[in-house]
Amino acid sequence: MPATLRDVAEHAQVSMRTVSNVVSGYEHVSERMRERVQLAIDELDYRPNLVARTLRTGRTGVLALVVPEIDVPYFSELARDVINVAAEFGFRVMIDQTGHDHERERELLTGADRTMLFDGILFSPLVTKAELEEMNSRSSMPLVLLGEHEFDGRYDHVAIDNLRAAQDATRHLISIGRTRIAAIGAQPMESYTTPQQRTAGYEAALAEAGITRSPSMLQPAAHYRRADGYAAARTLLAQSPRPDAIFCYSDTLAMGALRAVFDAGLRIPDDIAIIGIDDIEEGRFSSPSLSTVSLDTPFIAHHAIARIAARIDDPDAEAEEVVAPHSVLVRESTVGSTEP
Amino acid sequence: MPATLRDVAEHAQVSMRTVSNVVSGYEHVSERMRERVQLAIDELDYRPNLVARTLRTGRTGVLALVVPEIDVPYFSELARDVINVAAEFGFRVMIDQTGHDHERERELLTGADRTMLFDGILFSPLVTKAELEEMNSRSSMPLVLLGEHEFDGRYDHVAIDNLRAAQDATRHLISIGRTRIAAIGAQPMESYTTPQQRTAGYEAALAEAGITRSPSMLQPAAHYRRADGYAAARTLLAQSPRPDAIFCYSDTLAMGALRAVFDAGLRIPDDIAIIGIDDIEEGRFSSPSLSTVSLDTPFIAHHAIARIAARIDDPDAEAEEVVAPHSVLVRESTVGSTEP
DNA sequence: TTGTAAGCGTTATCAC
DNA sequence: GTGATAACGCTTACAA
Repeated sequence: MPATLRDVAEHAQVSMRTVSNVVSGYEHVSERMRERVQLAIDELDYRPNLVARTLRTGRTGVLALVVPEIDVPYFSELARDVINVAAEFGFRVMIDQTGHDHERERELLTGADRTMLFDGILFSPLVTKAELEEMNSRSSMPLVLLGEHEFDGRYDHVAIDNLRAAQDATRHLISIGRTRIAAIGAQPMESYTTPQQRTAGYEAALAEAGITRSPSMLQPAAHYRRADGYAAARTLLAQSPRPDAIFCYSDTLAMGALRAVFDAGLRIPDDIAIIGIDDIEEGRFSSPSLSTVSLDTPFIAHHAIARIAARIDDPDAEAEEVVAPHSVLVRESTVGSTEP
Repeated sequence: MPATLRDVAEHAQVSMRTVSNVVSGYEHVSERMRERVQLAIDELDYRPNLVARTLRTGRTGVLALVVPEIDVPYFSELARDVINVAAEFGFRVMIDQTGHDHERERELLTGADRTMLFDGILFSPLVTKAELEEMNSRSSMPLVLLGEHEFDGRYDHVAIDNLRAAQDATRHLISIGRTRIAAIGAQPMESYTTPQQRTAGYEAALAEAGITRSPSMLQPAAHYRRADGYAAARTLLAQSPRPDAIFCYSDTLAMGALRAVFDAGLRIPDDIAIIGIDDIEEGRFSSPSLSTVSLDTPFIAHHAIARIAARIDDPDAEAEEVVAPHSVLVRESTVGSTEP
């Protein structure tokens, strides 16, 4: 049976109040008292019951990180940084996987504040506008959106400039002389803003270079897994004329595309150049290594946690938008030869 | 202000007891009563406060999954399955990252039961015997070890037969005619059993084939990241005679090794064959695709959760060992040509 | 079948 | 600076 505050109080012959003061680091406790209590704490190997504390204070010290699939490298690398930064701020992280299940997302967004399980939610990509509206009206849970960009002043956002990132990636492909530039990652679901913005950036880059875009060059991808990129790339390669470059909306899609091009017996980047977005570790070691747009997840994690911590302290704080920097990383999949 | 049980009771003109019965699905509630209460619940949009319930029942419905680094693909893929299976069992999952920090592991193992934050712990690899001993004496938190194999009847284990898996991987390399077989992944830390068992399996396979092993062929790796595999492979390739095959203790190490061999201008598998362990998705799409030992993480996740659920219900249940099946997956990195 | 009330382990409000 | 005591929201004996 674990020791409670009362046990410590009795053991040290003081009141529970005093023990609580010592445990929570209250200032005005005499040195003698503190020592006496600390001794009892050590002797009984006491740890505060976090659940009881939560019931009393309303704070759990836990943040929820909601992602579609934790095993998609971008999300797991983001999770790594989020967990680390959260620890610095005194938070633990509970990871919720929605698995693209809208009902689950809804339940999380609308019911989370009443379950009292966490102090705030970090919500990554796949949220629709409609869900946010509902959430806003039914919950007072602090929320920070990661990766969404369309800012309307009502939710905190931390994200890169998606349109610009896509535009920069496409510009890079143009700068190395490609003209038949395909894209993989447009989403059937209209309400997700991220893919829309990336498509807009892709089209903007083509337009400014005077390249007329062909609709068949824009391949959708239901999810952002390697298999989706593989399938989409195969479809693209079957076209005639086939593309001489592919811009993928995520690195994972790009890894699938890389393999599809390889299977088709074509050379990268000679026949087809490929660029992604995310800068996952996998792309630094693949053969060829993957050109990409780097996102600075530590930056994103830091600002997201800082924002949510601020919002927990002051629920009425004004919504803020943080735009994370991005930069194009040129690697072998767009420049250089496959044969070393 | 969220509605409480008392609010619902007042609204429905019944006692809190009755509302509680309805909420928790108690059998003996009259139909009329249930409807009346449900109406009030819906009208007030009531959700039970899980923290209060926990304080009362001692159950949080949360499991901790402890891993060294969540962004190592094996762990994130394991986490995906664990979260999904846990949901089926009515548990949520909190992920804790130890970052190879022993103090953090210790604190988690010894302090977890008193914080009352979760009902049980799924502990993946990097635990030492000594830590377990301490944990055992100071905590009554249900614990299931994932990936450890040395079974002493005191802790629940779910793991593959590490020795056999390593032996099978090495045998495969021998079966394709390789004789200078190196290994990457031995750990400087003696107390971790997994790498020790893999080394034992590697050596057993060499011995049974009558191959004298050279100590320089056994490369350590502090962690199991791509960069570690890359560095270790470079060291191996600098040796003379250089190995004609490399067995990596994890797929992530293998991905790094793959790239190192590529950078050295050697061909896979012609000059050097490579095999890993884990069967991460990355290895199915890499070029060349990675031969590996498949672990069946859904199986592992399922049995781990089932075990811990059983142990939560009956703390005195006998410790059990579940050996997960494994199988060698032959892909391009050991058989076939790099040029399609 | 339903109501009443105690108590889970904290923190916070009041006195002293 | 420290001590008693009420509350946080829920579940569950025990009564009715």
